[in-house]
Amino acid sequence: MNLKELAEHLQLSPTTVSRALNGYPEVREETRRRVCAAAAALHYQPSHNARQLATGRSSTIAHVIQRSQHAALGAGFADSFEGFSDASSQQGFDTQLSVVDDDQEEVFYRELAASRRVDGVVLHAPTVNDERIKLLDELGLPFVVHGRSDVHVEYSWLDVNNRRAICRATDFLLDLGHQHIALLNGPEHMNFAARRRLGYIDAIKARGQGVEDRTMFSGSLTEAYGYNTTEKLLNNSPQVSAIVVCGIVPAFGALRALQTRGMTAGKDYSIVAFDDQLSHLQNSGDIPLFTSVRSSLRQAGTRIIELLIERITNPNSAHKGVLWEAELLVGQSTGRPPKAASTNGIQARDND
Amino acid sequence: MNLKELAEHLQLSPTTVSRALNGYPEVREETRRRVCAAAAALHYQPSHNARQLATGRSSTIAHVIQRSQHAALGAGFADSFEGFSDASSQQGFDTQLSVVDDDQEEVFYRELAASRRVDGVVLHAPTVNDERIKLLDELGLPFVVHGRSDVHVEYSWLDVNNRRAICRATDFLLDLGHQHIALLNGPEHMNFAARRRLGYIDAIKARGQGVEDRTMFSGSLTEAYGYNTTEKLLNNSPQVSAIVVCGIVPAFGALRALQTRGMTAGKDYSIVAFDDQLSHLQNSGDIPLFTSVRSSLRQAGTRIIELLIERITNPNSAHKGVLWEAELLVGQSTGRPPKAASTNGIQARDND
DNA sequence: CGTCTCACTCAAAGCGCTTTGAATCAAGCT
DNA sequence: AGCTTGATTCAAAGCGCTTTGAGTGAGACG
Repeated sequence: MNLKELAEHLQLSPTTVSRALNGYPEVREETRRRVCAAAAALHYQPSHNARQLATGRSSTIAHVIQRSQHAALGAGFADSFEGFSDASSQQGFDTQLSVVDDDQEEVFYRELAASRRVDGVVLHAPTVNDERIKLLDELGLPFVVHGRSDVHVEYSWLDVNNRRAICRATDFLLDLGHQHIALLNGPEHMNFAARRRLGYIDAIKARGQGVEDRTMFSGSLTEAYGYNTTEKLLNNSPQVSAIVVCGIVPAFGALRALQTRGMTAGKDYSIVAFDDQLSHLQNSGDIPLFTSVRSSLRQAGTRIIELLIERITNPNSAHKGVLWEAELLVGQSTGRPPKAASTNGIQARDND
Repeated sequence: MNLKELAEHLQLSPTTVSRALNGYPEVREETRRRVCAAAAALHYQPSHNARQLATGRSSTIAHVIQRSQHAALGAGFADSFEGFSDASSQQGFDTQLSVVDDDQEEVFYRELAASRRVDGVVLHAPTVNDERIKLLDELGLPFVVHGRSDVHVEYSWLDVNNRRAICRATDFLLDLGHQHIALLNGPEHMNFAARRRLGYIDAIKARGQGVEDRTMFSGSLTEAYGYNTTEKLLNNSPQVSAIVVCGIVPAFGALRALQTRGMTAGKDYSIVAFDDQLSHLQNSGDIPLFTSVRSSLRQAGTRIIELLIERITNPNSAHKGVLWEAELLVGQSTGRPPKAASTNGIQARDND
C-alpha cells in the first residue's frame, strides 16, 4: 500500500492525502478524518526511504564508537542507550550505532556526512583534545558531545562535573581523617579521566598536602583493574587507607581485593566510587554498598538527544553546554581510618 | 556533489557513472578507472536515501529490545553490539537500535515492516513461547532469533546449548562431591533460563537425586540478585555447598556474599558461573576467578548477522538453527565440599 | 452582475539514485 | 557489401514521497 494507491482508493490526489496525513492546514477537517481513517484501516505506512529522499532528512541519529573506547563505555552501554533510544524515538528519530576502528573513524565521518544518511551524531568518550570535534564541525554535521574536550571550537555538550565530583569524593575521605588516598582513574587521555585527576589533586592540594604518582593509577575501568590495582596498593603502599575509584565496576574489583584479604570496606579501608547508576550493578538500598558520587547515564542520554535535536532543527542556534553536578551518597564503604593509620591533625574542616 | 554533477563533470551519462561505481560489467575498464578516480577526487558519495529508494532495500538491520528485557541484555550489551555492528558494517549494513515498551512492540514491528525502513531484524531475548516470532513470520520481515523459543514456526536462530552447559556445570559440582547444589537462574519466562533450569534438573536427576524448589531461584541477573540470594542460601540452607549461577554479574554478587562472611570460594563453597565473556568483567588469567561454562556473546553477534544477511539476500532459503556448545573452564571458585558437608557415596562417575 | 477572496484540491516537478530498453559503433561473418 | 554480434554508452522511466504553483468553485463584496 503506497500513497498513490491510498489516494486512488479515496478518490483524492496524493497531494491532498499527504497533506492530510502530515497535518497541513490546507485540508478540510472532514477530508482529513476520512483520510486518516482509511490510512489506519488499510495499514498504510509511508515509505521511510521515500520520505527521507523527498525531505532531505534521514530522521536518524548516529552513535559512532571507536573500538578502542568501546571498553570505556562498556558497562554503561545498555543504560545510556536506553536513554538515547527513548528520547530519539519520542521525537521520531531512529538510533543508529556503529563501532568503528580508530584509524577509520575520520573516513567514516566523512562518508556519513557526504552520504547524508544521518541528521546528527552523538560523539562519545571524547579525549583530552579530541580532533573529531573539529572534523564534525567542518563537515557541518550537527553533533553533541557526551563529555567535553579542550578544543578551540564552539560545540554543544553535556558533561558531569567530573572534577568537582572527584574533588568532593576526595574531600569526603580527607574529612574522615584519611591522610593517604589513592586514585584509581580511567584512561587519562580521556577527557573525563583527566578532569577527575584534577579534582583529586584539587582536594589534596587544598589541604596543603602533596600528591604522589605511585598512588595515582590510570587504566581501563574493568573489574580486574580495580582488583589488581588495589592488590598492588595493599602490598606496596601500607600508608594508604582509602581510595577513590572512578567507576562502579572497578569498585567491585577493589572491594573484592579487600575482602580477599579479610578486610572490610568502611572499617579497614575506605572506598568512594564514581557511580553511573548502572541497572545491573545497582548501588542502592537503605545504605548503599558504596559511598559514591553518582550521576545517571540514562538521564544524560535523554538530555543529549534533546540538545542534538535542537541543533538539527535549528543549526544556527547558539551552542549549549550543560554541566551536571554529581550527587554524593554516603554508603557502607567509607569510615574513619583504622587507628594505626589515623590522624589527629587537620580534620573535619567545615568545608562543603 | 551528486551523481548528475559527477556525470556532467566526466562528460558521461549518470547511467554509466552509476554502473562504473557499482561494478557492473557493461562498462569499459578504462572508463571505470576514470570514473572511480574522479569520484574519489571529488569526494563523491552516493546519497544513501536515494539509493535505498531506488533499490527498495534499506541496508539496515534493526535490533528491537523490549524495555522489560533490557536488563536481561544489560551487561552484555556492549559486547554483543560490537559483534553486531562489526559484522553488519562489513556487509554494508547499518545497525539500528530501538528500545520499545512491551505493550507497543507489536505495533512497532508492524510499522517497521510497513515502512520498509529496515531489511531485517534480530530478535533478542526470546521468551519461552515468544509470540513475536509468529508476528515477524507473518509480516514477512526477515529475522533471526538470538536464542530460541518453543513455537510452531520455522525460523532461523543461534543459541548456546544452555541446557547442556548448565548440566555440565552441575555435573562438575556433583563430581566434586557436592550433594546439595543451588541454582541461581535468570527470569524463567525467558527461554534461555527455562532451558538452563532443565539442564540443572537433568544433572541432578541423573544421579538419582531430587531437586528442591527452595534451592532454585529465578530473577534478574544483577549483582544484587547474586548477593542477596546467596545470603539467603547461607542463612537458610546450610546443607548447600555449591551454586550454579547463570551469569558472571550475579556470580560476582555471590562471591561477595561469601567473602563478606569470611568464606572462600573454592574452599568453603563452590561457584560455577555462566560466563558471556564480557570485556569489563573478564574471567581469565592463569587460573580464572570463576569456574565457568562460557560462550562469547561477541562472536554470537557476528554469526547472527551472517545468518540474517543470508535470509535477507535469499528469503526462500531453508531456515537454519545454530547451536553452540559452551566451554567448561575450571577456575578458582570450585573445590571439593568442606569435610563436614562432604560425601562418601556416589561420586566421580566416569561421565562426560 | 462582475470581481475578489478564501478554502480546498490537484497536476506536476522534484529528491538522487538504479535499471530497462534502445542506440551506437566497431569488429566478425557470410 | 550486408548482416550479426558484442561492447559501450545513453535517455528515460521509475522508486514513493513532499512541495510548489496553479486551478476550481462558493461565497463576499462593490
